[in-house]
Amino acid sequence: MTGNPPRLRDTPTAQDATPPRPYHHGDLRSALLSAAEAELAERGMEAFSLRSVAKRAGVSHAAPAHHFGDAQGLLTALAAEGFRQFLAAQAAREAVADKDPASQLVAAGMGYVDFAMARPTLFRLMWQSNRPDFNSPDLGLAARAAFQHLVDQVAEAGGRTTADEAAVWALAHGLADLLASNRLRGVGSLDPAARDAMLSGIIRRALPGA
Amino acid sequence: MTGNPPRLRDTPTAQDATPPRPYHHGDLRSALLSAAEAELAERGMEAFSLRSVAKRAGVSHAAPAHHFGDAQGLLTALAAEGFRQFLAAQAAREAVADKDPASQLVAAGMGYVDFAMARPTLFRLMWQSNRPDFNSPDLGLAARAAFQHLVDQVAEAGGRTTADEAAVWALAHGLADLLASNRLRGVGSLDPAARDAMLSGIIRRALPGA
DNA sequence: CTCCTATCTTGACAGTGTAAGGATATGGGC
DNA sequence: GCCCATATCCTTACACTGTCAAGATAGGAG
Repeated sequence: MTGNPPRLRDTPTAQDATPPRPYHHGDLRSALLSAAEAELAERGMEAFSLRSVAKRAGVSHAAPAHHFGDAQGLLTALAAEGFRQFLAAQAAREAVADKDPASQLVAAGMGYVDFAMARPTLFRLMWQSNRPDFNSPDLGLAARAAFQHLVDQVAEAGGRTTADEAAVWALAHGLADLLASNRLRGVGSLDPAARDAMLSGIIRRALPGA
Repeated sequence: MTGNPPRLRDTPTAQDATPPRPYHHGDLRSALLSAAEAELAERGMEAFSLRSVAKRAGVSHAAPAHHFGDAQGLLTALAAEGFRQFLAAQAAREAVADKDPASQLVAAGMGYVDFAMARPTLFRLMWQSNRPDFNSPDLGLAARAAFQHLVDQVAEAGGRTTADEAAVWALAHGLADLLASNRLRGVGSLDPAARDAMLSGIIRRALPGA
């Protein structure tokens, strides 16, 4: 299938035409993570295949096992990494926003949506899939951190009730999810500036005391 | 596996101990749909297996093909049926709500959430999966009807802008999705009456002119 | 240099979706 | 009553998937 005959490895002299990928990849773990996300983005959440990921990384179909155990392990690690970048996307928005609590909260919501639109399949893996193991310490921690960040910001913006938290979270999450699956075409097709303006206006509706 | 030897069928006399399910099921199509939803609810969106569905319906693994073509066909039909019941859930709330446009809109949002909490996996199939074929006339029509119902109600409640539609939809959708995946435990664990009160209060925040 | 360990490959197995063709019932025409 | 056209369901086969077990290979510690 690959056309690579399983020939024994000779010392990699210059005359070796086929550039022999070394037996040991060097950084297979992160290579598999990027390959996994690429596969996820191209073929979709449902058609995800561990063997395809391995092939994309140029490695045998059983190589991922050593680093991640099984497919769930890979997806768990990928989701955890996703949650960290998810928080980073929010931080990026917060850094350029006004420093008052309300603006910071809105900025976090914008980052929430940014991430979902930029990497919709990863977003789906994190929020709507049960393939990752959310009991994993790594993933559990990363996911909880994302949630806690929101709760903190709502509190700083004057939110005190469960309803305040739920309202802001649900609104941001709903916008993100609908935009990620391209169902809010009236909003998603706007140019970035206009979209930002509309989104921030919408998010403000959920703010405590609005 | 089933213990049913592939013996030829003799006339079903009373002495026939093993009650022979007739060769023709009678209503296999709808039996497969219910089996599919049950499998979906029990084993989750990702572990869905066409062969398990067939086994649950007491039929060979290739029997679904005749009625639905392939797995995507079955899931498409299931999602379409889901959208119809989704609208019915909203109608049920609207029927018992005050008749002013704002209350009707809130009621529709509550029905939105009701459905997601009652049948989370089906909700996920409809909104976050790409396994159903959304270009199918049947599913496309059902999904569009659900969307149109919301747009109409927003308009009647005084909504005029894209932002109004997006705000109400996203808030209801976010609540539904987070509750379906059990991430809003502070809301989801309330008793129905208290939860209704909180949810309607939240949804009202997104209303135009609130 | 030797050996230990981590890394990667090969090969096998059960389970999956789908296609092709055979078996069985149902009903309409005679 | 008989015959067959059709719809329904089954059996078989194939490629692909995830996982496991066992072997091959490299790199580093001693």
